[in-house]
Amino acid sequence: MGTRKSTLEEVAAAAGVSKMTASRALRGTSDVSKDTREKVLLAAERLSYVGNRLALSLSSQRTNLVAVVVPSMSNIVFPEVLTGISVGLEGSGMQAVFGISDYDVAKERDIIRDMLSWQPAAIIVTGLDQPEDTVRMLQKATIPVIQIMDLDGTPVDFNVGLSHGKAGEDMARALLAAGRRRLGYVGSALDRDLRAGKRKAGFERVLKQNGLAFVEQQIDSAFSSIALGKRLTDTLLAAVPDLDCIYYSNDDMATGGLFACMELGLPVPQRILIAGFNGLDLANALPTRIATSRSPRRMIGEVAAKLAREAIAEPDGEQPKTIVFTPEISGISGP
Amino acid sequence: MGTRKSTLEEVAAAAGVSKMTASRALRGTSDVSKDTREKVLLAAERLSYVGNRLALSLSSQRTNLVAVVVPSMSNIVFPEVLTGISVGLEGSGMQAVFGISDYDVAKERDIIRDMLSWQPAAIIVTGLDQPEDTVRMLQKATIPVIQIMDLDGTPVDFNVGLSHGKAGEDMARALLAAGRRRLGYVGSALDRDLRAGKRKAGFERVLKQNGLAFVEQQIDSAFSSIALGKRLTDTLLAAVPDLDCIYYSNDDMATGGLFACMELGLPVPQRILIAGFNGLDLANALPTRIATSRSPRRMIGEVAAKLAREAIAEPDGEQPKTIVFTPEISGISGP
DNA sequence: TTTGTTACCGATACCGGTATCGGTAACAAG
DNA sequence: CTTGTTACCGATACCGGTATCGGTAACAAA
Repeated sequence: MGTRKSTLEEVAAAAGVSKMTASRALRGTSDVSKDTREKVLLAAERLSYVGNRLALSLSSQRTNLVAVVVPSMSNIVFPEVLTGISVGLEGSGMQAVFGISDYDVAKERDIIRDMLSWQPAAIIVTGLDQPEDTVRMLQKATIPVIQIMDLDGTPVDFNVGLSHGKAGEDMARALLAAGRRRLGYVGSALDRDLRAGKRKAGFERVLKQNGLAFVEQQIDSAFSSIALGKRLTDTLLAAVPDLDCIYYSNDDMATGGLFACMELGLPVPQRILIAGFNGLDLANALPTRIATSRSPRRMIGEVAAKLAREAIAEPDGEQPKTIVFTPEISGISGP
Repeated sequence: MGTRKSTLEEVAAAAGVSKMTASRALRGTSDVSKDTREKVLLAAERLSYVGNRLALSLSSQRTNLVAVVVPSMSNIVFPEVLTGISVGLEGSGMQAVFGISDYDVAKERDIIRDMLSWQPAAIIVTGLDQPEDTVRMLQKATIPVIQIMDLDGTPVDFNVGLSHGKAGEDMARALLAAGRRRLGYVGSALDRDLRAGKRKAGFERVLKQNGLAFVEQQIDSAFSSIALGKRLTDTLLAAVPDLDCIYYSNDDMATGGLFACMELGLPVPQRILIAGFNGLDLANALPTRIATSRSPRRMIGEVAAKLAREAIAEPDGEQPKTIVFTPEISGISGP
């Protein structure tokens, strides 16, 4: 019951066999007599032996790691993706390793480099907008690369997500169909959250096609939050009180907008319609429903993990593919 | 520009020097002539060389990993803790590796074993209620162990968090001081979320001291969510309509409770007071404020990371210590 | 008795880095 | 001309496992 970490060598010595035999006994591979196997297992147990994965992976030239890079942890969306990945990896013996890029491309590159140095068996990254040098690194790694959440761009190999441009377009069409004409926009951190920007751009394309444009907008450089959504909505409505609809960069912001309207006594959605994006549980539990597109983020994580498993299992299997999800719009009553 | 991963050996060959010199040049340690350094750097650049951390760590007998085990990702509280840890580790070159135990002790043991096999420099685990064999593994690892969130128990060495028993007591006292007498309880997954259980127990201790008890309670085995809080509140109020206060296992549940009351037209907090736990951003942005104790979860993560860094930097530094946070209660107007 | 077979186990060479020790060349000092 | 000193670099031995090859003992078959 020493105080130091014990090695296979020590276990072998304690069991009176060679290192190699101890290794075989513990892994249960190839021929080891029942007698010696038990001796080794007992010794390992007594020494609380925990194998050294560094040595294992270096020697066997493979790891059980799946690297995952997400931009943030503060928005519940990404933890949900991670949960999905965790579920998708379950039972495979694979272990997810997470990194947070803070929506920063330089930081993302460093994190990806760092992750790759651990020789993961696959890597899952958020979005398709990595700069060229990051993409080169990913290609050079010669492991399956799965890009998630976004589809608007050129994937390195696998791609699972939804088109945010189209999501914005669809929402715009739905709101116009519901008779809304004086629309405003509230967003945050659009320079960093590129997917939110793509939704806005898609939305504006449809407005333009219909001879319309946002009457007014409020955009802040801080990250999204309920409080920020509330504040910006107050400002927006102070400037243009007669909007009949506001599109938000996401549900957090939209929820803040709803609370602002409730305090102002504006009937939602009769007088003003609040539209967000994500379909958070929160949005669906609100006393007054807001319009939203449900992004299947947990499923995206799960599918990404499954793709990773398959690609790892048969490296020369099928060609990389793209899996398309289409968000479902809810919370808009008929026109 | 080959297709395979390149090794230090190859970089060295390309630069016309030995492996050892290439290693020195890349790390910038000890003496290498400016000339050769540049040759090596160039070769590494051209080959997109990414070091192999497995080899590095095996050879140098240390890693830059900090293992982190949390019970869940579905509750925003833990992502926030992880964000704190990420921030606390920033600039140290350390890399956090997360595992999710799903509130399952057996799974937690397996995950901890798995994490330890990567030879992390420190490990951060949630709670103090690990079974004996898990604790033995942690001790045997001979690395700093930091247990977070909870204080009610015996730590392995470092401990950062708050007393959930006391948090429950404090909330009970505050609510009684505010004149509430007919109290109900709504909770979920108490058999797994032990900290929620400790809060409830603390709350009940104070009730008992004042000759009171929960008039009625609703407990579900599912995990907390706004929707569940809403449903259980409806059930609870159907059974006992004249409660003047409900204590919830956390803010998600309490938010659901608030929405239920809003739909029933019960004035909050005049007619009925809603009390949760965590002090989520959501809770503070709600149109009607609920009572809550703010848990400094992000700070807990940050402090835990700092402790880990210190303990790694000087392994024989100070003795393990306990850092106590006291949640602040908000949202209760005077009696 | 010789020859195969089978079951089990050990020696050795890696995996891709780093630590350590020592060697060589150039130049200054004695 | 010898001796030190300094700057730079390479050989070698690990780190803790696994793959691979081969060896030994026991027993059956020829």
